[in-house]
Amino acid sequence: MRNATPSFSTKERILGVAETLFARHGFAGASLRQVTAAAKVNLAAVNYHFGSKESLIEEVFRRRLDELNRHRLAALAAVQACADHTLEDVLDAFIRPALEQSMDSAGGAAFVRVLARAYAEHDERLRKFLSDNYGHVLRDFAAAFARLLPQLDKEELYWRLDIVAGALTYAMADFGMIKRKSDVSERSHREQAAQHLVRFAAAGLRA
Amino acid sequence: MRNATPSFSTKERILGVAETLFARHGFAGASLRQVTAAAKVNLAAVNYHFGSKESLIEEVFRRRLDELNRHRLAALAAVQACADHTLEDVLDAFIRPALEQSMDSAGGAAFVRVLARAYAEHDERLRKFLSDNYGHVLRDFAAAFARLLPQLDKEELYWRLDIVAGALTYAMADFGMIKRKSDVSERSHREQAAQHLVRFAAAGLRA
DNA sequence: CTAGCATTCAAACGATCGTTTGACCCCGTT
DNA sequence: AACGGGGTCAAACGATCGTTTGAATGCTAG
Repeated sequence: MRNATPSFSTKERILGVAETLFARHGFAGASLRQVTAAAKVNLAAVNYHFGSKESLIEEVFRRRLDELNRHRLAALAAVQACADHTLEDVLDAFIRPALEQSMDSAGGAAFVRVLARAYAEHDERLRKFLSDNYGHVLRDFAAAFARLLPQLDKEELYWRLDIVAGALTYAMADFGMIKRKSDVSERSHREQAAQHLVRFAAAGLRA
Repeated sequence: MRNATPSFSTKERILGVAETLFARHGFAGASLRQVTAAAKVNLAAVNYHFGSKESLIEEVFRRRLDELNRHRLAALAAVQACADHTLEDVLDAFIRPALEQSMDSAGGAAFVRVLARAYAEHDERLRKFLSDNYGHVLRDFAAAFARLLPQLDKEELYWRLDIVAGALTYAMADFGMIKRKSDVSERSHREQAAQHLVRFAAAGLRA
């Protein structure tokens, strides 16, 4: 059965390393040989535990997205429990879980980059997988935004949410030109990014 | 010398097809064999005309970035010639050239996606290349924004411009969930995207 | 102790990768 | 007519890709 000391089992080590290398070199650019070498496991272990590279990619997403979705929906519910919640509250419920997950575990920061790559890959297979496991969360948030922005018609709202999602994805993945100064921790760098993002997006949505 | 009827020379056909396939499958995901097959040229033609795959990638960027940079700087100069130009004018000078280039030629739409991929690829070599050929344009625009937003300190401004760049990149590359309806042309779809983007970004920058 | 199962391992599979080679073709110049 | 060079071509190079195989290993239940 399970290893007696599964502090980091073969499967988990593969997932962690794959997450990092997919973030750095892309799905096509990172080979299974690179992954298994870095994880110090046998090459065949990937196909044994996951079946194929494609399935490994999906597992990398599933592992974190399930948790992220739960946190986002919980944060949204907490915000909506308060009758006079603001636009900033809902934005924060969407952004903060991604922010925190990007900092908790070792590979968290890598995952937001993997997520951003998934958008760049126009691969239909991957997009359908993400839509299936992610779509209902976006719909719930869209409904919450719609209630707070009744002056916007549906199409206008969708356009703006699309822009917000893009800015968020981009900012969280550190794609931009802003280099983190060496004297601020990665934690406070991301904290600042989230705050700026919430303010910016709130103003844009209300425009 | 040159072909007598170089309507589309071998070199140009490779560049065009490479742009499309790099946008669709990424730099690592699109092989030279796919490119040369689609362009109906011999496999060896890439290494003959460009030297390597890496150099082909750079040429794909250079061909369009030179033009895009010229148009953006010209638009910025035209805007700044008017003494009472607005934030929206500067944003438009940045966004519209990208919008128009994405519609003029056959491969224009593909290029903005290639550009977005370049951000996802954290490849240091590619980022340096882009920074060398692109950095001064961003600096000029940043200065123009700074004059229009004197209440923002330098750091705050950079954060917001970073967010704007992300939203723009993402929106122009059609990464988002908004599907273009079949009854609106790609042209008017992008036109709408640009308008929404300018309004949203202006509000966010002024917040 | 041993039978049985889950896991790991080295090795090899065929396919495909980027690149190189050398013959060949075309065409303007001597 | 002979030449020369830019361009194209099929073929092959070694490397690396994802995947498969079959034997070795370690652990657990009987």
